[in-house]
Amino acid sequence: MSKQMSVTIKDVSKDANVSIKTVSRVINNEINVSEDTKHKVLQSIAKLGFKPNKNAQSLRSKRSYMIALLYDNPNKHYLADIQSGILQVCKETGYNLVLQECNYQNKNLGTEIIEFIRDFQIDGLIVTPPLSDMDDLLASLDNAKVHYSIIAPSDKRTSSSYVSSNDYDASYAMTNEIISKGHVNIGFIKGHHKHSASSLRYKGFSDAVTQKNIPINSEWVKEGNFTFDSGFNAGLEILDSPLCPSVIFASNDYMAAGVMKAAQMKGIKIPSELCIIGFDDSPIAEQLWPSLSTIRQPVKEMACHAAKILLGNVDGLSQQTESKEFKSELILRESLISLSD
Amino acid sequence: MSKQMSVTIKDVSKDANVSIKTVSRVINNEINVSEDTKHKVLQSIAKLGFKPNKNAQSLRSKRSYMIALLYDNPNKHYLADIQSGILQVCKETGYNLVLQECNYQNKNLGTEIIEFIRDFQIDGLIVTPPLSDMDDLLASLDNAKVHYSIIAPSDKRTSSSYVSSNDYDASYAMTNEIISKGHVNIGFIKGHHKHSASSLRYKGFSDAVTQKNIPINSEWVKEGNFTFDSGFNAGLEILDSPLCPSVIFASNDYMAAGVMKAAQMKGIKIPSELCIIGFDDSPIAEQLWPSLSTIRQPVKEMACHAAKILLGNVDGLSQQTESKEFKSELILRESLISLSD
DNA sequence: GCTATTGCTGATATCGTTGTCAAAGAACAT
DNA sequence: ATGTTCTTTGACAACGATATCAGCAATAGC
Repeated sequence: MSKQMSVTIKDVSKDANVSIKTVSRVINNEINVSEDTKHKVLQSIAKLGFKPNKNAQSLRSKRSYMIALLYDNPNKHYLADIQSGILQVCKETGYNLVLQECNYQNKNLGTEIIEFIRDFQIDGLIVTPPLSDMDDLLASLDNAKVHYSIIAPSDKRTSSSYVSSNDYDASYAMTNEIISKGHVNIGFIKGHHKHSASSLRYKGFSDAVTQKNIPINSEWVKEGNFTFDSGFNAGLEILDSPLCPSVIFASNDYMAAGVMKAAQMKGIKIPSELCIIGFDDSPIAEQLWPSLSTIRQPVKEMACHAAKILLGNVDGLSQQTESKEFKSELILRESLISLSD
Repeated sequence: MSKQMSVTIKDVSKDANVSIKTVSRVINNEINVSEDTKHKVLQSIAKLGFKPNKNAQSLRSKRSYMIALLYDNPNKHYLADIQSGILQVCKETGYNLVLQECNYQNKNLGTEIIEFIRDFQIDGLIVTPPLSDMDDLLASLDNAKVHYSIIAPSDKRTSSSYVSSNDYDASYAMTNEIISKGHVNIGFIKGHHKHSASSLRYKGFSDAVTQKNIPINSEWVKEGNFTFDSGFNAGLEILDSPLCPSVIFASNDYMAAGVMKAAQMKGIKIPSELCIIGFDDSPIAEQLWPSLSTIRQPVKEMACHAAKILLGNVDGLSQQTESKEFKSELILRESLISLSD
């Protein structure tokens, strides 16, 4: 017990009376090791408490057992759910997660990321919105043959591994729900136009109203950037117009919360005078009063799945996990009621 | 350009016509290299685009250039700020951050963490509340001689490197602010009793009222666990008591938001009939209506500082950064008004 | 003038794994 | 009996850096 030396593959090989290569074979589950020797080696490993040195493994095999999360997202709950999902898979598989906060605007992002991957021998990436919308970034990654899986609202991309949500369908369904409650004067707050989620969510809305022959009043359609403040400002603008809608559908919950605050400050009663709808089912949706009707996406599960896809690719042969589109769920709460009420 | 081989220290040594050891000296800024050779080597490095292989460095020098963040915190905004602060320092210093989500209850936490550190040769840890309250964990870390720095509400711990906030003072000051507005019937919602922040925040409150000879009504003091729901329930209980306080001071903003919702559901007007105070200045504080008076801690800066302390220790000699207590700031918003109003 | 110290440099061992390749023995076909 | 293949194993090189230690000038000290 005097020396704090860690036990190496060499110690195991001596103890089990085999070559180090054989121990390596056992560690890596290679074929062509007899059951006898395998058993012997495993016993020695357990007895000595051997754990392979990751740096040595990485150096030789050029794998780091690390994956990175690329993000540039103002929504911290979303990010936390993503992280949590990935970490769960990492824990199961012995990988580790390193964070890489990116700047959407950065022109060199592609090369910087690739440099980062080379530096740390990162085995793969998980790319989240809005970075998943940057085609040039993805092209750089393809070009450098990095493994990655992307999380994105579905615009049915053909390439590579991705996990997606059906933003269009969800928005379409929620709009129909609104219409079914008798509303025809509906405002909408879009997200940042560079995010594909923004256009999909808006398209779901506009297709639904158009199909019911409900006109869109352009005074009631504003663009925000997914932040509370932008929703607040858009809300003020809409509520200042001579005619007010009876519903405002915002492209996420933070903007919806902004609208709610704007309405409350103006003394407009919710939901009796104005209904508000959000998107994402962030915690705040339930914490407001009245609570927000919104759309829940299984973000954590999506992240889990994205991690599984990635690690399936990284490991090469092991069972490939398929790309998948996740379904969203309408969450109806106090902020939406029938017009007749 | 045909081969995608990365350039190694050997290539540089050949190009600069020196030994690999000399190149290594230049990379590591060691002394006893003449200006001439240093220049020569740096030129070759630039010319060839050499970047040292981190895994090889780690293997040999037993340093990974990675630090880990230990956390088990339900507050995602807090966590995001912490991460962001650490990442900023990491980016400057070339380190990377890996996440380690822990379970507060886990009895083996200490040994698991130490194993994790050994596995990945993690250079140091940043420990956040509530893990920073776990003396046995910290003892394990000390014992294993791991570098770490902790972020914690100040109970003036003597040992090691830490960054703290003055929760007691802030709570004391806010309570005096409340009293100065004429309130004497004050409720308080404590946090989870295992968190040191909880007792400090409560003590600041109780010392302040006691000094002004204001009695504490035990019906108006409840314990929550820092979640919205626990605040909501505590709020309901307090507001169900025969006599209601004119202020409820909650130990964080989420619980305060819970109280606000409970009050609004009961038709109690805020702030005219009930004032509500939070703690932390989470985004929700500003997003509620009326907006919450609360206490802001410079979380991101604290995290930055913790990272600097840690890396100072890890690097050994380089300029040591000192432990530091950060000051909190009272944020007065709509949810607190004078009693006479 | 001779030794001691200091500054600079390089040859080579080393970290703890995996990869290459050859060899030994068993199994099988001819 | 002989050649061929397949399974199982090990010796040793290699990954790309840092660590050790020795050597050689140049300077300092007496």
